[in-house]
Order: sequence, then C-alpha cells, then structure tokens
Amino acid sequence: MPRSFLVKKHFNASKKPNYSELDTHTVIISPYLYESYPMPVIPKPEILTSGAYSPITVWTSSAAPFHSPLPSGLSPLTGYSSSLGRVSPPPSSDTSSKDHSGSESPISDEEERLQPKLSDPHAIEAEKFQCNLCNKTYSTFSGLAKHKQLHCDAQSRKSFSCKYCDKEYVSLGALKMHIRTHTLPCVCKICGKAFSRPWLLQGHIRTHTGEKPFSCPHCNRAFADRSNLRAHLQTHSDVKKYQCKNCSKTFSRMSLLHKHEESGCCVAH
DNA sequence: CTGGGGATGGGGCCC
DNA sequence: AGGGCCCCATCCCCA
Repeated sequence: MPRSFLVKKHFNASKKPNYSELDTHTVIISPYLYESYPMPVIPKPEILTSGAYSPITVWTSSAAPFHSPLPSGLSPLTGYSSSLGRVSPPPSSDTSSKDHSGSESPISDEEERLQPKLSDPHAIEAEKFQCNLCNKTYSTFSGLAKHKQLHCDAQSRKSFSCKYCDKEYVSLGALKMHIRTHTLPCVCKICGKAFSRPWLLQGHIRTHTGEKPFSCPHCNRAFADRSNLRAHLQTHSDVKKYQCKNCSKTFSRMSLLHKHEESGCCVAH
C-alpha cells in the first residue's frame, strides 16, 4: 500500500495524465534554463474558490486536534537498513483511514445532557469549551473532543475536494499540491514535457543532460535519481527487502514481489 | 520469466 | 504558505 494516507488511491489507477488535456494552465519556464531553475508559476487558483471545499475546522481550544499516524507499508525484513536515508519509523496503527462516517447519527440524549444549562450555577464554567461548528458548549475539553470526534470533526475532516477529480484532502496545502498534478506548471523547454513540481522537472532535465549525481559506493555505477540508486543498492544487499509470504523468497523491489505473486506462487498454496 | 535500470508521480516533513 | 527535499511506489523497457 502506498505510504500516502491523505487521499484515497486505487491500485493500477495511477496512469499518466493526458498532458494535452491539462496544458491550459501550464507556464513555460524562463529561458535562463538549467543554470538556476526558475520557479514555475502556479496558475491563479480560481479553482480554489467558489465553494470547492468546505470551511476549515478550527478548534476552539489549544489542545491538539486530529493527528494521523502513518500507515505501515509492506513490512521490510528486519535487519535491513538503508545507507541512504533516515530509518523509517516502525509501523503504527492507522487511525486516519478509519471511516467514521458510521458515527453520523444525530446527537444522543446522553450527549444533550452534557450541554450546560444556563440555570446551572456552573454554567459559566461549563461554557469554556465550545464547538465552533455547531456552537455546542462543553464543560470539559474531553467532552468537546468526544463530540467533535463523533460528529462535527468526522464530517469535516476530508473537506478539500479537487475540482478536476474526486480526490479529497485534509488540508488546503495538500489540495493545492495535488492540483498541480492537473495543471502541470513546470514545463521542460527542451522537450515540452510538463511536470507538477520544479524538482520533478529538475530530475527530468537530467535525462537530457546525462547528469548522474548519485553514485553507488559499491560499484562504479551512477544514477540521476536517488530512488534509483536506492533500488540499485538492493542488488548489492544479501538481505532482500521484500519477501513472499508463501514461499519466503525475497526480492529487491516490491514490484518484483508483486510480479512474483501475480505469476502464481501464491495461487499454488 | 526474472531482475534491474530509467523515469516519473505524489504525499510528508522541514525550513 | 510555499519551496525543497525526502521517501515510497509504480510503470516501462531491456538484457
């Protein structure tokens, strides 16, 4: 599974975009070209206005709102450590992807009783915590948090919808980043290919220049992309990262494991 | 068929 | 808030 958790993804659905359909917002980068890469211009986001998404949830207390731990990917074999990057944190349970939509029932009688009554001598105290979405007030933060978790927050959590597709995001920043995958504002001057981000264009330009700044410490190979060097390093490793659950055969790449599984190993068991 | 390289996409984190 | 970089994932192609 992809590491990304902010957006629902479907396997084999990530085909390359049709650039010809998406080029209406692209901006050709300046001719100073590949000495210092100019910043691409992001199209003015009329796409971000006119109610394309719901209001942001604002918490009325300072306590931490929703956090979402990363879901685990395909578990690597223990003992493997990359010489390239930071060590991934151990997998944790994914609470973010859980669907709370089943909890959208009307507010229960019990929760109604949690609301302060003005005749209550402690009413002033009880109004300390107010839900900014429905204006309900609670005497304790935990009461408010529970309310929001069960009702308001669960409904507004994924509130930033893309105009061009059905994807939804938990933050405006994530949505803006995603929209660039539609508008593709970074255009290669050499071949005209468009990319969503400057550094993607930068990597693409290396395919023209032949620059390979990532060298393998074990052999004399060099790569234009760090990820490709990382994949290459697996070929030097005795311990392959990805293991078939059925035959225990290990592979250097997840894609090879997938191929292996699809070729019928798992069917035989 | 398998393994590996090349190229690319995309969300997260940090500054 | 946005840019840069990180990492992971995937697809395509070739030996």
